[in-house]
Amino acid sequence: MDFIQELTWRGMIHQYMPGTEEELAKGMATAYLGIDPTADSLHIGHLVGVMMLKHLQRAGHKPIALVGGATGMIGDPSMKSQERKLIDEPTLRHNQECIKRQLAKFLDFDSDAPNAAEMVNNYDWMKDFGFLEFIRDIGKHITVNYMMAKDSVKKRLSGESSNGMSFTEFSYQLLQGYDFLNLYRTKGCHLQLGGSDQWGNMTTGTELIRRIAGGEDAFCITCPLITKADGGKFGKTESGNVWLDPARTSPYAFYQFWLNVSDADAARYIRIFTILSREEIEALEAEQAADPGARPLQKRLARELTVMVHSEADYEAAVEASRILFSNNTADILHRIDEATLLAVFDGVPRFTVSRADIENGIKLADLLTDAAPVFPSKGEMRKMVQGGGLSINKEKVTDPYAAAGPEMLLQGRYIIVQRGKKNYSLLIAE
RNA sequence: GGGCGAAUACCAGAGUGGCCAAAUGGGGCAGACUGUAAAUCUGCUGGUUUAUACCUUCGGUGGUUCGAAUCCAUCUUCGCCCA
Repeated sequence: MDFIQELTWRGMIHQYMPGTEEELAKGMATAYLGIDPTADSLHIGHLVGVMMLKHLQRAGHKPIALVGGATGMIGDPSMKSQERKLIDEPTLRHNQECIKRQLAKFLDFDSDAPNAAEMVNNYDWMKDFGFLEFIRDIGKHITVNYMMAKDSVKKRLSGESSNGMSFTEFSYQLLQGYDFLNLYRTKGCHLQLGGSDQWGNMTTGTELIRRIAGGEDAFCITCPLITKADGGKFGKTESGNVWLDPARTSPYAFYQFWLNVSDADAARYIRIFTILSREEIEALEAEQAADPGARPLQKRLARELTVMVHSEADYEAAVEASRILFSNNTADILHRIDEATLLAVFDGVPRFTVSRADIENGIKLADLLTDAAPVFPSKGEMRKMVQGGGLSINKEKVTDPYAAAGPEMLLQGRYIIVQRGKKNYSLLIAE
């Protein structure tokens, strides 16, 4: 199955330029995808693009991951974000290295295969490009009329938006377009991949290639924006982005994120985020239809991703932790499990150190959970949570926010499990 | 540089002298129901030891007033239009 067909049945294609299939049919093609190096880790919002690269490589083509060191400093107006902060070069290089390590879990960078993946950084070719030179050599070829016709720009100029657009942001598409031109010339890269919101910027690239290099053989493919059935933003949880870096999002939390995907989204996501075959996926869907409560789609999705991004062992641990945390008679179990298991289960959960003396002296819970260990930002908030029946300590519901703590609460003589709602845990450690 | 307009809680947005911690919607959190899902229903969503109470808040500063998110002055920022 070729690249386009593969992406199509997975629902990963939003649009592509006519002629793209012919170009890919010619043999090994080279394609690139841009990633902003704003942090030293990718988050799952990046994953669709990464999966596109992965399928590309599996289809025998050559993927290039372009780190947007230069463009990331500017901010894409189509993201309607504020203008970005400039990141310094050491940070940029650090982020690039970290991102590469994560990408290596999906792509083959190191083999001798002709289609081994490559990573480039547009900062390397933009940093010495002078302003005069740029507007003369590049800017000359694109009209403002053309640039203003882009949706991303139009939106910002129309009354819909309350913010104007700076020249810097306006120039963004030229920089991104130049990246494509540069890769076209230096790496024979004829294809750009990206999210559907990038279409406008991507076509500026093909336009530049056409006008400056006379190339008629540059193409773009975009994937749809990942949505949730309930209209919410994909990839966000209460605590923000879901990261690939285990230091930012624990493997347990990562696993839980995918396990909690709604039924309406699961079938779509498993096509996009895993490389399971069509037959396997359809079999899982049949199972899901027969017994929705068993959630085979979510379980498999969570397993595939946790193993790919983290490891088999992390996956096992996440499953075990979930079993302990979500079964019903855990109050007893908690008192019995040994320290190592306890720490493993609560790995990645926020931890607070509290004074053992306070607990032995019967500190009030309201003080313990706000001042001593800031599980709650204020006592009022904690009180409301207790009134709503949303707070448990060691899996037992708290009914009085001003009840006294005591040494009997300490599991293994030093741990207290605080639970806010069904899924949010904190671990207090008495010292 | 000139003219007009705007700035309110996470966001959008009402309020234009006291009844305002501030309508409404969205988002978020929690509870019930379930399957750690969705939908639905309920509660909460500035702070304070539990409050028909007090304190801090409506871009900044100063003023008028018994009393200001609301009136005045000034500054700042942003948008639109003209040059």
